[in-house]
Amino acid sequence: MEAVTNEAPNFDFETKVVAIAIAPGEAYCLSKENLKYLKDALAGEAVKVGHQLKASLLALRKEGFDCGGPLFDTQVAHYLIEPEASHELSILANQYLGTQLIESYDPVKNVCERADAALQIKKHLTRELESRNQTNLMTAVEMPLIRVLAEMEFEGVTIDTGKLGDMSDELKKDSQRLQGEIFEMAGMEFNIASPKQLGEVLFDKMRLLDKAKKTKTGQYATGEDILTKLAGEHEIAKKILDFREDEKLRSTYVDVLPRMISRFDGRVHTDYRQAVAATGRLSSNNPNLQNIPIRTGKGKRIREAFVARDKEHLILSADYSQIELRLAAVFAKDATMLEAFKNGRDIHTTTASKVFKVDIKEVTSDMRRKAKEVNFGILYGSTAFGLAQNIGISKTEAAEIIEAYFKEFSTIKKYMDDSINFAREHEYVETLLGRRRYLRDIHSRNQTTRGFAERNAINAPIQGSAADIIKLAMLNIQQWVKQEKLKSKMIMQVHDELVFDVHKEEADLFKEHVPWLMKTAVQLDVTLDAEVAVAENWFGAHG
DNA sequence: GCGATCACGTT
DNA sequence: GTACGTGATCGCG
Repeated sequence: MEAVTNEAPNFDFETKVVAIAIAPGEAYCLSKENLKYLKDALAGEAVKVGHQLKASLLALRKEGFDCGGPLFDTQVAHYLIEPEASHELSILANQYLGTQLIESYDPVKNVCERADAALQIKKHLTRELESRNQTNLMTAVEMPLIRVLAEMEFEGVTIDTGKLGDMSDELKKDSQRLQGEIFEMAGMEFNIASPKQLGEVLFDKMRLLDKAKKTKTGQYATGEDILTKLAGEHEIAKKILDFREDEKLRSTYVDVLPRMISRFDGRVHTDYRQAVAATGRLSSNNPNLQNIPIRTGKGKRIREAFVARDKEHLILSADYSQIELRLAAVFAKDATMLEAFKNGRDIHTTTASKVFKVDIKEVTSDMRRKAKEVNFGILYGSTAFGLAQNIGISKTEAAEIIEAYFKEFSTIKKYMDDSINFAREHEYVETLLGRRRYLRDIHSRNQTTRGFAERNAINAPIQGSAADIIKLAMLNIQQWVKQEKLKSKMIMQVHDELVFDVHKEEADLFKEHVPWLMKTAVQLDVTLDAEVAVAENWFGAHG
């Protein structure tokens, strides 16, 4: 199956034709007016094969057709087999069928060609999946997830454009004021948004640093870390940072989201990509709803513009707490961490107490802050240098902290070494559900390249298993919603968080049931935890 | 118009 | 230090 649509931005496409291949070398193309003759066949239990099936499901759904039966997506299948390779259909056809996809000027021929190719490639991919023991991951997780994602995208999310319009005016006003002040202090006008010009003004003209850092290409580096250090002594640096923040929020979010609203239903529809992230996470684009600001005061206000669809609904958000650290504790079988999670203790305070050798009661906020960075650093396979940079301490102190950490949490150290050794032996690592990430650079003689592979050997199983788990939770939640014929909709996923447009009558039910389904998605040696909150908007729905 | 570069938003 | 996506600039054409 393969659908052809026009090139309208994101959700506002219109379906042109749909091709159906029924046997090798035999494919038919239908205009959307004739799709009705296939209604029963589409709804039926026959397996539906295609490349990027989610797009086809959405095209059909917009025309009012539901697709039944199991799915087999050749792109997602190949993503499981070789996550970081290209999954283009033409390449798969070449690799598995030994044929070139015929590129015709006739779109009917193209779409039939693609439907036929997908159908024929299926058996090869099925065999590859089987040989990797990934059949269950494919059929029980990734394939049914396609429908879940299609439904989420179809629902979309409501944006309060009035709120964003007000913000845009304020941000523009603020950044223009800052621009004037920056020009005044620099004694000249220039384009602050140009790192090249900015670097020359700060470090050639104003000579704010004796030994200004350069980027790979020889330009002055003007990133946030550098300007933050400067900000203590030079007022201009702080103003540049504020200018950057205002312009970032305005140009990336506040002014863009309203333009992404569909003329069909007045909502914003992202496109979740299921075959991009090397670890098994989803990615989101057009617009990216997985990097909506939350940290800064101004950023938070953008989340306030993500609202429920109408007066009858509310936004509910549920997120896993510390899922990656819990997984690290499970994989390492670390008694201290498992016990801390079991007893609901603050994990960063626990780590601080161990690393700094003080009683839990004696842990200061600064010690906790450092311990928190250590915990995250561990998940990423961080070095002493990276940790030092992150906390703003000396490399020596960072090395001492890491040494103390590995002494207290020797099983974590062991797990990290085991992961790297597994990668050395197999040239891949894997997740809870058998998702692989190949790490062929693990044998590289280049220290930087090899180090990167080693960090991924530690991080990929943890981040990827978290992705596995939330995918299972999404499947269970959607099944429950359907079975109980509930009105509320799952509308967003942000890696460890699920967001719902809940009908007010169902808010209490979801508050209870969604976290439960998230916590029980898998059975582990640690209990998972999920926090939930309900509010008028997305920001408010963060406990 | 296109791609590289830099910067920065999230987890 | 993980993983992504997007916007502005700028040099190439």
